[in-house]
Amino acid sequence: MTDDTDHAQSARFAPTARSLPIALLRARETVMGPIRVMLQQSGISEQQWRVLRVLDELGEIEQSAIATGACLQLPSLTRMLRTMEADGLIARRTDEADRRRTLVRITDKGRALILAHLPDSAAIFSRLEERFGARNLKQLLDLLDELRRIDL
Amino acid sequence: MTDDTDHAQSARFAPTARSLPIALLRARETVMGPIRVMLQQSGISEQQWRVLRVLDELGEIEQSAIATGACLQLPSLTRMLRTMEADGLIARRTDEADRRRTLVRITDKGRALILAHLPDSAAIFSRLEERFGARNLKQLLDLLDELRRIDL
DNA sequence: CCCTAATGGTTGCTATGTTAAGTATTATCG
DNA sequence: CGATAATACTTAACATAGCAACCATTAGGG
Repeated sequence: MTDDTDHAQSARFAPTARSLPIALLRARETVMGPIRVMLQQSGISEQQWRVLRVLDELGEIEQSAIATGACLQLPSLTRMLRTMEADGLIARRTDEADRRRTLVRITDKGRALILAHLPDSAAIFSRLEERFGARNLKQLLDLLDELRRIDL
Repeated sequence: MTDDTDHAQSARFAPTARSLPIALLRARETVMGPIRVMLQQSGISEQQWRVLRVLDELGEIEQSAIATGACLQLPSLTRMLRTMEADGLIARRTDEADRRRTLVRITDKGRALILAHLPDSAAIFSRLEERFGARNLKQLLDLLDELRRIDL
């Protein structure tokens, strides 16, 4: 007998709760719950929200930089920016110094959308801080940031 | 002037590196890199991989339980299981006690597939442990597990 | 300079994400 | 017992994910 459970688990993968990719995903599901509720109010997707946040943070940048910052693939971004531009949330222009590049920036309308969610966002954050603990939260963010920089 | 940068960031969102959802996503991208390479060898998707891992861990379970464990939506799962069943990786049967439920289990072929990746998987894990630190890794997993249980 | 390679995006295709509506089965309550 | 609600999926429709192929532009080496 190689196993003491009733379903014959294969020899020796770590339990999924100790699998980093799965653990990251599950934790994220918890955190995203209230944020999804918030975003539904304005009919914007989670991905579009990330794009706006990154643009707000970094200013006018090229698409590759958005892709990196918002964890999106360039093909997805190409399609999303098309609709976001049509919705007036962002603006695009060709970089004249290097005509391969497209520079993207957030518009006032896009900025207004973000700002409209600031109170809700702050409320979610403080509830998280309260229930998870400020110390835990800081520690987690530090670890995640360190992990992100690792070269595998 | 409300800001000291050159691109007029909106008043007061935390930098995206300190946004938990984004930080979780970025960290996950780092970790998934080598795993994606591994999975490409067998032509299986990341999601199918999670399903197999969960089934291997939990035995024969209903689809809702897979959805929860693998962080998938039921509609996605419905479609995925159809192809996975056709590929012989999983098997389904109706629960006779409650005919609404479908019970799913991993097949020998499915089990063989994940076992085939055990060495690679272990190598990735140990490289991660080496570069990120065993202590950091444990601490991170503990924090993530605690976060997952929080009710927001 | 010119040819070739590299870079930045786009397009096409298939799979999955996400919401809403639909179906079959079971549970609940009057 | 019967109407209704709840549960466990399934289907449909559209957006995004992920890979590969392609295009335009720029960089580099002979």
